[in-house]
Amino acid sequence: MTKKQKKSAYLDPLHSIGYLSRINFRAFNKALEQLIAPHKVSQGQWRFLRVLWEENGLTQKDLSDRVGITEATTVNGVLGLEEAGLVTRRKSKVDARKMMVRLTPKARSLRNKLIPMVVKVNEQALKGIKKKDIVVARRVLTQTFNNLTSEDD
Amino acid sequence: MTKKQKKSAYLDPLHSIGYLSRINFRAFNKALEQLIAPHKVSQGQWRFLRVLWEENGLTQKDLSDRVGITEATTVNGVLGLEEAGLVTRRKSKVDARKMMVRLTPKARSLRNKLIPMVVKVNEQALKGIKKKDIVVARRVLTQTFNNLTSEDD
DNA sequence: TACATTTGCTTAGGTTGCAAAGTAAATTTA
DNA sequence: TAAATTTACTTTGCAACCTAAGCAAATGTA
Repeated sequence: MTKKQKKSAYLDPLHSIGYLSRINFRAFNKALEQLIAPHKVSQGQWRFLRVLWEENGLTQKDLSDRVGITEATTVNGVLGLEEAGLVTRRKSKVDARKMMVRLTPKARSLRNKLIPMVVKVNEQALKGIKKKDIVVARRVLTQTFNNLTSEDD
Repeated sequence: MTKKQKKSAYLDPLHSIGYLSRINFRAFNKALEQLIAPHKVSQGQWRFLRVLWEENGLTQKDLSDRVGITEATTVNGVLGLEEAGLVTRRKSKVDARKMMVRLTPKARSLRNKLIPMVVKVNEQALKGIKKKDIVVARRVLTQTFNNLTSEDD
């Protein structure tokens, strides 16, 4: 293990927020996927459901914004949910460009089963970490995201 | 916007470390991609180069471990690097199962051009954040990763 | 030496993501 | 009202992941 450039260690790519975000993202995904797999819901689908549980009847644009992905990706995901019988897609009568995505009863009934699992993943991830530090970490991650996205230089 | 369950806000999926990791991972990727694109290097390739610059001549297994991906993914990535003339792949003479990956002079010469760009992305991301908080965030992310991966329940 | 296991690489197939370009409906502008 | 623009969705093609299953070389065991 070579260990040069000790000075700016907090910029070290191998321990950067970027690297840590990537491996954490995968770890969270995997943990969640394993928990919810018995319900035939993928982690990708879960992300849409989570948002729709908060507010049912969104356009694909709104869904995209809230999940944090592009509309192109949303199309695929929502089509999958439709196939699985978890959402319906219908053109808005008010604005024919809009595609309204609504939960089916089946999806609504999944809520109380799936939410606790997400909570569980979070609890496992955060075990032994001080709440104060978690708050700091969340603030830092929010800030880095904003720094990289809003102020496009 | 509904706002129930205020109590366990630090478990709120929409502001969880998992969610923040995901959007940060993409933001870092995108920022880096844009900077290094002129050099015909993708962010995926950059991850291998970064490790090889630290230690040249690794097996695909070692590369996978250090980059944090599976060997299956590494095969693809390294084949791409070979096509781009950035690495060579040769069977180890000591152990014929091993595929040694080595940088070409071309890749070695890229180092001094690319590293500063990564540093730049990090600097942009961390702008205005206290070093102390960054240290906390890195520790939290390392811990959540360990919590989710090592202690498989 | 023969058989079983481990290790490292590869292939095949699927998921989640993106950008770019295209379509159709709504809105703005002239 | 006609033309230009914007908005929302879609399609296409690609990148970067993964898991599962398989192969071949090395190693361990009897």
